[in-house]
Amino acid sequence: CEPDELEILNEIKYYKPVAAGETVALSGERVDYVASVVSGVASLSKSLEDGRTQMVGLVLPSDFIGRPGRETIAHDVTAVTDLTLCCFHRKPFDKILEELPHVRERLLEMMFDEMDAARDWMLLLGRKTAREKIASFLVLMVNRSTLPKELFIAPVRVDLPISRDAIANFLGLTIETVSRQLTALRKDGIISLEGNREVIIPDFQALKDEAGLSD
Amino acid sequence: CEPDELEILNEIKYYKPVAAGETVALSGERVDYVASVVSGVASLSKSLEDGRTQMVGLVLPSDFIGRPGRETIAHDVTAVTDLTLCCFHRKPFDKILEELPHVRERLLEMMFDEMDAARDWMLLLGRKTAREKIASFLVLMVNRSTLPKELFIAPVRVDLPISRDAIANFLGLTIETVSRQLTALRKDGIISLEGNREVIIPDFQALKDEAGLSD
DNA sequence: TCAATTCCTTGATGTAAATCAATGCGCGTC
DNA sequence: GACGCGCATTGATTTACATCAAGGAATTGA
Repeated sequence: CEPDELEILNEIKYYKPVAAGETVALSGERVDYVASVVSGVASLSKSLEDGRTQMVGLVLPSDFIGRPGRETIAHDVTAVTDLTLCCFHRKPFDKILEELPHVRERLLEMMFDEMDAARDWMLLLGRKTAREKIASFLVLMVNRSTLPKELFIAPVRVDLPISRDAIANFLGLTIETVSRQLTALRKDGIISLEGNREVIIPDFQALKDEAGLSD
Repeated sequence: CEPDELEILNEIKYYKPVAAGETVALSGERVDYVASVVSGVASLSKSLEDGRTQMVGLVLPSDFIGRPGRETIAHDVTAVTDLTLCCFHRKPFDKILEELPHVRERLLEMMFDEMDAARDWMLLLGRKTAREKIASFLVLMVNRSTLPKELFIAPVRVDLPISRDAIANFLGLTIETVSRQLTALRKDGIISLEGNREVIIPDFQALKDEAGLSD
């Protein structure tokens, strides 16, 4: 956003820390603010009554949470890591949205990008194999955390921001399958693992090939 | 939209008929218009190189196609039935978007709704069983084509707008599984089938229960 | 009337991933 | 060090859905 717009937004913002694992908001709940993630990772997820749950959004720094003009949300929001939110009270924010068309334009742009990402994700959930899902996930993590030009300097390193369990929820798999596919990729030399959270990718193109492209 | 706004939009609109089965636009293609569906049904879909495809959007009358401010799209658009589009050339439309904040507001609202629907769909693709998927699909079709108050007058009738093949692509299943689950629901008395396209639902709540709720 | 085509259903078989069940490993606590 | 606890891996077994393969009903056209 523009400097003068930011200044107006600054006046109604406040920071809110959330500890890892804590719930930010539950589906159906009233939320009287919208927010942007400053640091950390949050997840959006939906559940069936019997406990099956599916992550429907992974919210990384600079991403937006909430829906202007509506008080309730249709999914749970959980802090995956320690989180800092930059919150804006709904009412003044909605007012600003009316007065600053450029902010709304920016928001619309972000929604379109999110929609495109959601569609890629649907293709993944509906049609990709477990191995392709894992590879796609790793490609996504690299793309979101690494500068494009760094990709040419092999090997690429990524720090996974979430646990195996969260990865499983993200990909529509079970934790066991995630683990098995990661070791399968390791045995095939596509990746190597350092501890539970660090992945080293000697040949990024090889990983992309495993992902079934399009991501 | 408001009458005066519609008048301005009217000036740049034109109608475009598309025959069933025809491609409206392909992924990556430049499209110099955005459109709204007047009649008929279109699908948005994405594919992997080996031919697996997943529908990522079902576009019914009044829905919007295209992305203002960007020339290319990231998915195929296909006419499922005969289709009439109400098209707006991109450039004048983008200009109107700048001048009429209310139109942009409306568009933002639509995008948020679409995003919510996409998230329900992810839960379906990632976690629901074949039976739940079929039931959820039928519930969706009923909700999109029937007035809420009509739901209390059993039995409810729905005309499926798409073939078994398209349903399979929609739900991340194969055509055989779709067929089998439909006959299973029929044998269990949840639905009855009349011809290939008509479904009769004696007890809508019973169908909803099969869908795993939340839809 | 009889192919020929398209769309759907049904059956037999195969398989990828889920489920069930140990086991391993790092880490903080007593 | 021994114990417990939370995560991750690995193995054995089951199962839901895909795949492979035939056949039926409706539509079109010669």
